[in-house]
Amino acid sequence: MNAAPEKPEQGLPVFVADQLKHLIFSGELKPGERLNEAALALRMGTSRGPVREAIRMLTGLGLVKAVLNRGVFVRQMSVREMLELYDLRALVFGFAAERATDHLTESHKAQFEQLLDAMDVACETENANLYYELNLKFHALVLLLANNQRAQAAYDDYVKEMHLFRRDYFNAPGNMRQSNAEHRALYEAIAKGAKAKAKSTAERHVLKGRERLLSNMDSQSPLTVF
Amino acid sequence: MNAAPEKPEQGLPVFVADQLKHLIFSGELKPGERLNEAALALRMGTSRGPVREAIRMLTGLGLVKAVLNRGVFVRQMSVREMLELYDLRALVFGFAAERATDHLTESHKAQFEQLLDAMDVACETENANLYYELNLKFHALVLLLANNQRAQAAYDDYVKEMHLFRRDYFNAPGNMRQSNAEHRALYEAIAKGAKAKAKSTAERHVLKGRERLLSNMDSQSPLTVF
DNA sequence: TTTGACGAAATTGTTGACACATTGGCGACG
DNA sequence: CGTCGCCAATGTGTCAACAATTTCGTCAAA
Repeated sequence: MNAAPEKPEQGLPVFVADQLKHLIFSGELKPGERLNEAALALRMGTSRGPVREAIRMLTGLGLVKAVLNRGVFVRQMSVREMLELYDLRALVFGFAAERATDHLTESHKAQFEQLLDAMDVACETENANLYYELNLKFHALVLLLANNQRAQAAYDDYVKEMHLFRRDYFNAPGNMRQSNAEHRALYEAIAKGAKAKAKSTAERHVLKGRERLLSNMDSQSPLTVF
Repeated sequence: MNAAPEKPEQGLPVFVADQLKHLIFSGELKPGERLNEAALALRMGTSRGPVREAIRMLTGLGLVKAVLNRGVFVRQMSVREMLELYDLRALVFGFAAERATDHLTESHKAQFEQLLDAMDVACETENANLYYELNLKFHALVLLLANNQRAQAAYDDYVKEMHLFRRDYFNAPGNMRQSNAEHRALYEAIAKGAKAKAKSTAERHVLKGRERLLSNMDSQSPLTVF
């Protein structure tokens, strides 16, 4: 009855935690939903012990929230939290872009240009999913070049956490071209070694996403509790 | 045999986790040391279940590191990690100082001036411990005024994580006066609403601490594995 | 019809026991 | 005398059962 063949190579709690993360980020477990320990244990093919430990890991990561004697719930991100997260993401991305100028090699240049061209293709074919994937890789490459593993991990966490926000607001399909234009400007700044320009371009690129989110929300639903 | 009277008001795992954090930050559990589940359970007056869950929370927070079938160990922070942490802390503190200019009230001004004066006194009496406490409060106040709870939490985590670094290098008693001069400059920039100046002053203030750490290390011990 | 209390069902919190892996010492063998 | 392998001891990994709490349906009374 196992959800996966066999993979206790890192311990059951870690395995279960990975599965839970996947369930959360894929949207199968929706924000606000309660996690039933017994049901999860059955599904994962373990007892409740490892499930509880996995859940505790996720609480430490801020993905779920535990209420005494009432269970744990997938974290619901408020608009305010989302906006705060955008600010931090912009900050770290700007920092990374500035640092990236110091560690750019020819191999990395090739990777950048390959990604940018591929994103152009995704724009022309209106392939939003592909663009999203490439966009992630582009940002990840900048963070890699920043040569600061802690910043890299933090940025990664930010991106993952954003998935906890209500999906309704992430439908801005027409902005891919503008987004990739910003990518190119950022890459050129990095390639030229223009630290200040790279930093401000990267910051603004993320904050543009923030603005888009806000305007989407205004036009879609007027409720939204802060 | 309980370590504390009674406090299951938030659940045993949370209680145990708090105790463990205290043990780690107080230095009773040293970096690299192994955590014995049975011994801890006995000490906390519980069984191993809650202890294991508490430990998993700490792994999620990055305070301990688990190795399969071999136990969990208090995280040992490398020099590289410490330097990376300083960079991020400087970044977030600069961000917070810039934002703080927008939310400064008369009440906060009074708090700032009170803290600065108290730190001056601590300088004159060479009371390093007092200065350290006040310094923490000063920084916390800046983060509070930034009006970004996420940044506040992140900064708090950074400060706590730094305690995991070997204590030997944190003995720079003679720098209190210079440090507080920087505090005053930062406060004045915030009070004047000089965003850019507040930001750069705050960033540099943290990076000064980074430099001090490096020079302390050079003069003390030449080993230090990167 | 609504409200309130009672109680059963479901779920979380905790525990002790057992299975399994690692570590370190002891002795046999080369 | 040194080395390899066995075996007990220690400690982690997992589980099933029990205790405590919450939730929800039922029923009676206003």
